Amino acid sequence: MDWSQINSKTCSVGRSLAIFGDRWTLMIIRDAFMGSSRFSQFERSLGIPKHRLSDRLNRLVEADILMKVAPKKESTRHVYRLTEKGLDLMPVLLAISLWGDKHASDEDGPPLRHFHRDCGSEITANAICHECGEPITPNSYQVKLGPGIERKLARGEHIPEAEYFAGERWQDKK
Amino acid sequence: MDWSQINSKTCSVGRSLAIFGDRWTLMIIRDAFMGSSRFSQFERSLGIPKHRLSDRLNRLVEADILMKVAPKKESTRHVYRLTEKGLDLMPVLLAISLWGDKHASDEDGPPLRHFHRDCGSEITANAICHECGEPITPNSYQVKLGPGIERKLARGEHIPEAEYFAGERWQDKK
DNA sequence: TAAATTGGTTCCAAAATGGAACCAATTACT
DNA sequence: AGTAATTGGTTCCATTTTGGAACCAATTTA
Repeated sequence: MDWSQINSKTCSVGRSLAIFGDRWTLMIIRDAFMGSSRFSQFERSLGIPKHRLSDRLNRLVEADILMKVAPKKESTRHVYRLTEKGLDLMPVLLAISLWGDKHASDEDGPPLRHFHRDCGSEITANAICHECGEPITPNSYQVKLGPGIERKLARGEHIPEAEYFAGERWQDKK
Repeated sequence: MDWSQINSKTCSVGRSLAIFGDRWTLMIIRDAFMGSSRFSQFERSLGIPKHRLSDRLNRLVEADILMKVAPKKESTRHVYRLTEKGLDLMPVLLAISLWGDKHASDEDGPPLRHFHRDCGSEITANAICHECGEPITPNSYQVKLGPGIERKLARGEHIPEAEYFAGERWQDKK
């Protein structure tokens, strides 16, 4: 059973990581957000081996996270650009970045600061509730079964994740 | 140059991924958030080889993301629990989860639904601005140099990332 | 008291990765 | 126009990481 199978069970984190959970992919996407669009840009900026970059860019295009944009007349080289699906990864990178700023900075402090251009405020935490505006903390964050699990359960499939919601959590077993 | 060096340059994403950017670590952390705390729980829930799990748990303890909690008298087995630093990864997992819900679900739909317990509302997007309550989009998200880069520049160090802010972006070079 | 489970470790094969060399097509320089 | 450099790769091989199975001592269950 290979990696893309193992983690593609009934879990959005697993499915996502099956797409971008390797050593380079998120770095390439980060670079795309920072403005990289050409092969040599990614290569120099990241220090990634060429064939690895080639493979990762192809996979990202295949996954519809990047698209290969044909060149305009002036230049004859194509560029890689983020698709809508790729742009939707911004919150992931923001969350990772904020965690790193807090927990993995050196003595100089966080490399970058993050801002909401529309209102000018600095972003210091994400996971803010859209309804009440308060931070969503591990204690105030709650998951419930969604259709992706409930429908499978209704069909009689065994879903390991569901055990966590069925009172069968191991730590509770006396 | 090995992985932890390559990505630990002046970038919070790189530094973070040097810690949890491999194939299993975030899955283990996700499992910890779902309630796993013992070796065999992680093992069964994830299907990860034992020695890999052993290695990853040790690294996570080393990184102060999990802590090994000595057993209470009744049970003699220790458990692994998330530290504050580990709990701070919740927004990362939430962001990944929401992306996966939207872009990597099967025909049954998202496996889980996410809620803010305090106000009862369902969470469908993170990256909400704490000040104005509006979503932070790629277009309204702005980064500026932080102390972690500025201080290094002031000392004369060469920081590749800084080029993106110095008008030297390759795609702008005619 | 025996059997099963837990929390590992060790060994080996398979897969992913890194490094260097190479290459055709394009672009830049003189 | 001719030459050199750059771009965007591909191929080959050595190294590193991973997966699978077997094994094991200590604990827990039957």
